[in-house]
Formats: sequence, structure tokens, C-alpha cells
Amino acid sequence: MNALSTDRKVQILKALAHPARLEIVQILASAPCCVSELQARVGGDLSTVSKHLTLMRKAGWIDCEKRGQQVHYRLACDCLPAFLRCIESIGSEHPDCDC
Amino acid sequence: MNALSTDRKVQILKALAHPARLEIVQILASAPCCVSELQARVGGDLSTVSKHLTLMRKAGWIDCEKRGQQVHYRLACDCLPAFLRCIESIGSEHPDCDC
DNA sequence: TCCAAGCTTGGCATTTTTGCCAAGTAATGA
DNA sequence: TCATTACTTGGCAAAAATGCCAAGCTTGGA
Repeated sequence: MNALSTDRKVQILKALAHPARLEIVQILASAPCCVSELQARVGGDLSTVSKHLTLMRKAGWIDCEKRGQQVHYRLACDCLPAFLRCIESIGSEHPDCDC
Repeated sequence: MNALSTDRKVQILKALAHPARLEIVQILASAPCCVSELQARVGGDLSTVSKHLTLMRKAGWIDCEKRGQQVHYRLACDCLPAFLRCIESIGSEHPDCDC
């Protein structure tokens, strides 16, 4: 019944478990975006942002499409909002963390 | 509107982004369990399992209660099943990963 | 053809995470 | 009280993740 290996699920989870990557999917949740625009919003080197995007694409969270010189990234799943709501609910019920 | 900081959300995500920890919450999803029983199921040193549990408790995924010499851990959220279904759906739609 | 814009990839030093061992604490029973 | 069970915590070496720089690769325009 468990179609996916634990390691595959962990790969998917790790892909979002990083501040810049989480911000990127939240940006992409409202609209598709190209790499340099994402870099402008989250900061860091362009190559770093590109590597984050590759990692999330391999995990399955996002897709990309080349348009001229630009590469447009967009969400590849419908469940991100529900996924993030779950995290929000855990966070608000346990405000006494170590952050 | 975004009640939680990005870092707090990342902490919550990181807490599940590990093979042993993901297996532990999946075990706890069916029933509460004590530490040595969890160790018997996921392997590794008892101290390692204990540290995993502490980390997930601080994140907010699980709670614990002391009963005599044993400490019983259990899920602290209702949304884990939906959360895991989202991961499953991403994994099954993108089977060509590097795992 | 040549150049520049927009990305990706390689390499590598720094930082973070992991997991074992040893030591410590709390509860229970002899 | 003493020993045992059930955990937790400290410490540290090994492994993994991160992020910058440099170098590459396409695409489109001059």
C-alpha cells in the first residue's frame, strides 16, 4: 500500500526543508516565475537559486519550461496549500519552540 | 496573514525530513508507543531514537507523557495523514527521481 | 559571426546534521 | 538502600548540506 520508499518521501520533504526553497515554492504558489526574478526575491547567488530549483524539480514539487533565454518555473502539485496549512497549524499550536 | 516565520516552518519540515523520524511518525500515526519499542522497530541506538523524538517534540509533531518508567509518545496533530498523502501524490507523479 | 543575457554545472571550503559511546537521571522492585 | 529498567544528555568524529566563485552552455539580437 505504501507506494513510495521512505527515502523517496524524505527526498521530497528535504526539498522544502530550507528557508530559501520554502520561500521559493510560496512565491511560485501565486504565480510562475523565472530564475533571476526568484533570485531578486530570495537573495543569494544566482547559481545557488538555480541549484535549489533543480533540487525541487527532481523531488517533484516544481516543473520548468524554457521560453527564449528565460526558464519559467511553476508548481507541479495542487496540494501545497493544504500541506502548508498543516505546518501552520502545528506551528501555532506549539509556539514555544526554540526559534 | 503568515503567522509563522519561515525558520519556524523549516524547523517543522526538517523534523520529518529524515528516514528514521519519518518512520517513527508513521508508526505513531497508528498508535502511541514508548521509546524502546520505537527503537526495536526503526533500529539505531536508543539515544539516537530519543534525540529524534526530542527534535520532533520541539517541532510540534508529537507529544509525550511519562508512565512509570516508560515515556509514551503520540502524534500531536491531526493533519499528518493529509500531509503524507500530499507527499505520496508528488512521488507517484514523478517516479523518475534519483532515489 | 560576435556579444550579451540568462541559466546550469563543477569545484570546494564552510557549516550543519547525524549517530555512537559514555555518563547522568528518575522510577520501580527486591 | 541497592540494583535494574527506561530514558535523556554531553561530547565528538564522520557524513551531508550549503553557498560562493569560476567556467560552461543556449538563445537572441546586433
